[in-house]
Amino acid sequence: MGAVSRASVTLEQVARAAGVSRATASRVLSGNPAVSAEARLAVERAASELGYVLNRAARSLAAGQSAPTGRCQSIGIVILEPTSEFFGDPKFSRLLTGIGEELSARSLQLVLFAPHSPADVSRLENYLAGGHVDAVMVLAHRDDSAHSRIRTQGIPVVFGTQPPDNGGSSFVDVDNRAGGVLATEHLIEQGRRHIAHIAGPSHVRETHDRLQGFRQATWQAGLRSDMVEHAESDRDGGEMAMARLLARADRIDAVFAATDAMAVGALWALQVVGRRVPEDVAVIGFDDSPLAAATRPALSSVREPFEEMGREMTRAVVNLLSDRDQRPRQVRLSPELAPRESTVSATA
Amino acid sequence: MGAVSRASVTLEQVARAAGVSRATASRVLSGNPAVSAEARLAVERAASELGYVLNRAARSLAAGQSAPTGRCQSIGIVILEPTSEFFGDPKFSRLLTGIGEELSARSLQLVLFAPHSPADVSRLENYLAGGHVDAVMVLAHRDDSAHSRIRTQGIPVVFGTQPPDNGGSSFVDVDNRAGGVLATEHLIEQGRRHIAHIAGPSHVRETHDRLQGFRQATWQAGLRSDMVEHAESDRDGGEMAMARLLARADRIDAVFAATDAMAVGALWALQVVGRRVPEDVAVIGFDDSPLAAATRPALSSVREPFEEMGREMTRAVVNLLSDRDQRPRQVRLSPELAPRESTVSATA
DNA sequence: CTGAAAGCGCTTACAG
DNA sequence: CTGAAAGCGCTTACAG
Repeated sequence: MGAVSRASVTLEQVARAAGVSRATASRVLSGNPAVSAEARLAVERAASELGYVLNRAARSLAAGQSAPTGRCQSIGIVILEPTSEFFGDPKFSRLLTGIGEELSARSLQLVLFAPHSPADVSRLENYLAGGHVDAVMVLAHRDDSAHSRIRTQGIPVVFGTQPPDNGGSSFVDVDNRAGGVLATEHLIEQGRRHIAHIAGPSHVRETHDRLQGFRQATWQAGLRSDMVEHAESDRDGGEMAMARLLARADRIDAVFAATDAMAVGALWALQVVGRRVPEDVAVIGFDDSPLAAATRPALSSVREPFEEMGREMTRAVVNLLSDRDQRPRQVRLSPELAPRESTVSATA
Repeated sequence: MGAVSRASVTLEQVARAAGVSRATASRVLSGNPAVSAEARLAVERAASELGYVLNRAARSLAAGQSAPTGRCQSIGIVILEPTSEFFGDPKFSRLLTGIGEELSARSLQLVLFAPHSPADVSRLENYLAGGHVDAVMVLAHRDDSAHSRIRTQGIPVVFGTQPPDNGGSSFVDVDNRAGGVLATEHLIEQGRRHIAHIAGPSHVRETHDRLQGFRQATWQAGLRSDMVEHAESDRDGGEMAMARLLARADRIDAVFAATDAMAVGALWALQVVGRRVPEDVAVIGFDDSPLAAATRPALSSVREPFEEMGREMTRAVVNLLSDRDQRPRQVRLSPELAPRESTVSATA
């Protein structure tokens, strides 16, 4: 009804209008049961008529829950990757699902930030300094300097990927090396002995770690671990790398590609030369993207536990919030195998 | 270095340690230049040694910028649609691009909220009441009650779709009726006279408005305006509707489908019966989705100005923020034609 | 350039 | 169940 007057109405005025003391009015507004029904009614009516609205700053000051690290019961998540890419990525929604669950269970508010420019970032830093969130989780590509590009003004932070400066920061990350081992051992278990790897660009940490996993697993099994071709992490890259591998060694009976997209490219290259998958060559990818289930034959892959990662990040943040003087928590989550037709022959 | 002590250090203590008054210490911390270099140094040193951290609540109380409607220079955007769908939707990133631009230009902080459950929504309402943002923009499907599900506690709101209760609220929306006219007139200009429409479910406002546009344009051109089939807004729906239309009237030389997905379905149905597009039948969709450019022939479509919509929403919000007692701003943006091969014969 | 002091709007023992 | 009063941590005229 009508324009709310801009000048703020104080508790004092409400109390006066209701014919009670400020203390009683305060009790009504904060839900203290020790108030007569009569007084309660008078205060509520006066408050609504005057358009009273609580001054949070004053309340938190008075209630002594005021420190900047104090409770506004909300956690920020800062997305330092190019927004458009990230929002479209299933990784993001899975991560957010996990975070959302865990936050909901704790009645914490989720606040999302997606700064684009350096100016956005510094504006965000100011906002964070304003104490509008209790802590933040930072999601960034691990291979850029984004981590160091944001200063969180002393509020607790948990990273979604291991920051370059291992140092004292908390992070939750996927163990890509373990994933590489998993994929390779799966191929070995299927009886494959001539296993090749299509690796991503070597400066990308994820794919580099997957390569390490491949090397470790082949080495331990006493197999050749040098059947490796690097390529761009897309289909074309995968296709070309597969062709190079076939030229190098004709006996290849399995391929582990560092991403599903590359694996799809490998599938193409194999089809071109008439190799059957999985009968002649088993193929496994990584990421368990929607792509994987859509190919023919369906592509085996390695699935990162993003929901769990989201949950784990949330737990880490909550922990940081409760006991302050605690060691940073550094977690590396193991991926899981998602076996499909491309590695498991029906004739086995 | 070392653990920051939890108990908050106050300005009083810093002042004492620095050998100055609280007033002087305050001046140093708030960047007031009227302080001697000496005093400044002493205060800064004391503050950092003691691990002093400003109590924002106290500052804002004292500074009198405390009302919940006060300035924190940030705007919230509330996403009331199922998150997973929405984040993947190009509409979202386009909207966000527009909003981001306009907000950056005004040095405003963007804060994103994506409540899932009713509990999330009421938690968000509390957060909003906490004055952490100055205003919000609400993005929701227009055909559910979402709009009324959120109470914004008196802070200014702009909707991204027209709320059911036209009332006094500000909104920016796409003019779907105008889009329907645009698509239909385009077909007419191409010389088509037997134009059919594949409409979406009639309870969905967008597609309903597009139907109105179709009716208006055909009527005005003196053409039949009753060649309409309703269907689900996906490919299958479009395919079946197209088949029904062909059964009803064989002379159809153009089809306007209410969504690109339906248009793709129509393309299939036409191919099955051997009608060439665009030679025999021209086809136009709506949404200008990535799909449109990917079909063969490439699909003509109608493009909603989502970037502009984002900018316009931002301007509306900023306006609401500056003069308060202003009439709600209600904007309907016109879509644009995105003509491609499916309506324009090379032989024209 | 500096300090004593009032005051921001609320909460909360404390005494009744 | 209620009120008078102290106090949360800071800012800001005001007087010097």
